[in-house]
Amino acid sequence: MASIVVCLPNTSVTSINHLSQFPENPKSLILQKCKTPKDLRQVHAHLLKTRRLQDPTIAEAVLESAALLLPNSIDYALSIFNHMDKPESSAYNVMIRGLAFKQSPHNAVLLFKKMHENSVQHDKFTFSSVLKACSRMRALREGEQVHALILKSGFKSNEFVENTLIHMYANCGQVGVARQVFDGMSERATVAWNSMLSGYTKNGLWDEVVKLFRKMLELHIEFDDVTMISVLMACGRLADLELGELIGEYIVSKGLRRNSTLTTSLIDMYAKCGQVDTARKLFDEMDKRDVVAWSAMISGYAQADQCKEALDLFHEMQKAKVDANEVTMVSVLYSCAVLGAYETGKWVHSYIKRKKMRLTVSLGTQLIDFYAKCGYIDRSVEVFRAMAFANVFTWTALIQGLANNGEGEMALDFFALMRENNVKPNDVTFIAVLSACSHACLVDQGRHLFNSMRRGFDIEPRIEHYGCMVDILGRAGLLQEAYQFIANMPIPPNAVVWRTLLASCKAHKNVEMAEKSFDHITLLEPAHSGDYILLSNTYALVGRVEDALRVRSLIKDKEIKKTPGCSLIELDGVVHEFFSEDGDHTHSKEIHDALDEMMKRIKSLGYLPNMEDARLEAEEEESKETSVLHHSEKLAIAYGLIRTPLQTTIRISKNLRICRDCHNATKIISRVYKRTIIVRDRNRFHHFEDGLCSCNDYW
DNA sequence: CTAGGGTTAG
Repeated sequence: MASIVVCLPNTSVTSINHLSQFPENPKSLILQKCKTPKDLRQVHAHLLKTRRLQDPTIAEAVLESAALLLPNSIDYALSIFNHMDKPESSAYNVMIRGLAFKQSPHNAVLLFKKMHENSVQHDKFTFSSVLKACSRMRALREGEQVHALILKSGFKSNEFVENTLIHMYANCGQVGVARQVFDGMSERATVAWNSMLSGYTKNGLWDEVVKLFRKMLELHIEFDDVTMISVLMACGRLADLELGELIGEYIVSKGLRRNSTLTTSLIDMYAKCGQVDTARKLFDEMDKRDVVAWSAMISGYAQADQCKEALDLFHEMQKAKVDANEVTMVSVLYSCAVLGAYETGKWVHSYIKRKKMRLTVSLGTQLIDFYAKCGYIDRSVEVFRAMAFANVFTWTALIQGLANNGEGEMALDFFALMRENNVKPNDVTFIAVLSACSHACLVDQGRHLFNSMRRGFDIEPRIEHYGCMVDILGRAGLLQEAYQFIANMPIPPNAVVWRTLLASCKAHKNVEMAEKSFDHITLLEPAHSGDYILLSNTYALVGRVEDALRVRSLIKDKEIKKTPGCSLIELDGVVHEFFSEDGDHTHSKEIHDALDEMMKRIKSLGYLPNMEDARLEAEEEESKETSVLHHSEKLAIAYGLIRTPLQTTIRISKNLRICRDCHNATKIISRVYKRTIIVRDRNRFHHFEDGLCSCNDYW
């Protein structure tokens, strides 16, 4: 005994000797003494030696300590339990609860079964614990069996058990049954309503959440912060700012802002309803911000299309020394993908590895999407292969990425593989697959897949799918068939569909149908400047210069607003954003220096034999346009001096002319990295190495 | 010893 005391100077194990002096509460003494698994083992050894473990009260205290209170001691608890002579139901309950709570809900169910076989009486504690285990495993079958047993054993319904039943059914996707349990309850306290509300949120039935909450108000049932969390979640998804604000005001008036979970929900609601600034204000006013609060705010920025702010806030988070988790990184990587911030995203990936974060399905999916959007599809495939699980989202991201990077055939191979793995494709998957067909010019495949949607997969084609199909036919030059296809659509075609056809008409120099498509667009909505340009260019391509100029001048006459061109340039991991209406003064000197640095870099790579030529061409271009060119456009024109094998100038400016897949790009992301220049238009990548674009597919 | 809660992907 002495040696033990020496080993553990802070644990006066000897005081267990005085257990008999506290007969009224030996249990709390044990629980109090066992602060670590090591303490527990000492106490256990001592109790064995003094034969006190035979006392059921004492044995259960040890059991509770091991199974519920101490970390990583569940196996130890099991060994104690297995040595018990005839464990009573309370011992079983402790074990089932411990197993259900720890990583082994499966064993909790098995132990429940054993308890049943040994005819040990179960009670309300047993039922709620085992149901929790079923819920965690999404084991509907087992849950139903427990439910049946509850009914069969004439168990008088208990509020706690009923609440766990609602929880279990909702978690297993059976909201309807959960609702039946809820409706059948004789007494419903706030918690019961909360269970039902959270059941709806888990299944994404946001409308039902609001409906049930309104019913609560109608019946004057008291609600609390947990209720409001569910309702705020729903308000966010439904963009119901009115109700959300009402709850927000209530929270402030009742002084409930101290509840950080509740405030986080409020922040998320405001951000999802487009009120990012309000969200940020609440965030800044929080007295303690945990990972979830930070993640909510970062994702709020990302969803509001303020990705730069999202990355800035992530930086703040690190300065605040709050550890990010997998969820945080999903939003951060999403922001990197939107901004085309490859260097930053690559750093994020190594950070994820360094911090040994779990490669969850959503994180893996986001990594795949990030690399694909940055034009590094090989890395996407690498990530995909490293993932333990892949769901529809994952497969779709990969297929989409392959398609957008010109790997149409491989995209279809992965689609086949997905089907072999019994992952059911959904509507978005089909958009990816169809766009793969159009990039790979696989007309028959495309037709076949489109037709299989309804028949084989019970997916009703949406307007986007029809648009893809028009693109497939149009790109292949089957303009007549594309036109007929539109005419036969069961849903009215929108401007996007006609615009797709118009772009194909330009590519195949079909003036007559271009005019027809243009007319259809104007019937549906005022044409965009891009539509006039497409039509004008079609005329120009067949030599009708006067018509081309006439259509071009219409843009000015009709005072049609041009969508502001936006360029994003990453230099050494920092993303700079430029809009075409920006004057040169809108950016700091720092950024101008960065651009000059970039110009120098391009020159040093040998892409610009004469810098003056680039400047001259930029000036010339500037005089042609009414608007003032901004720095990034000058830069883009500088890129334009790269010569292709066909000796045509690739001009990356307002009209992107790189390869056949670029119809009319408005967003350009450029990157200078080592010896490669990468340019991304909407969804296609062009890698220039030694002055040549890898796609080799020029106009 | 038992019930309900916030952030994430194509």
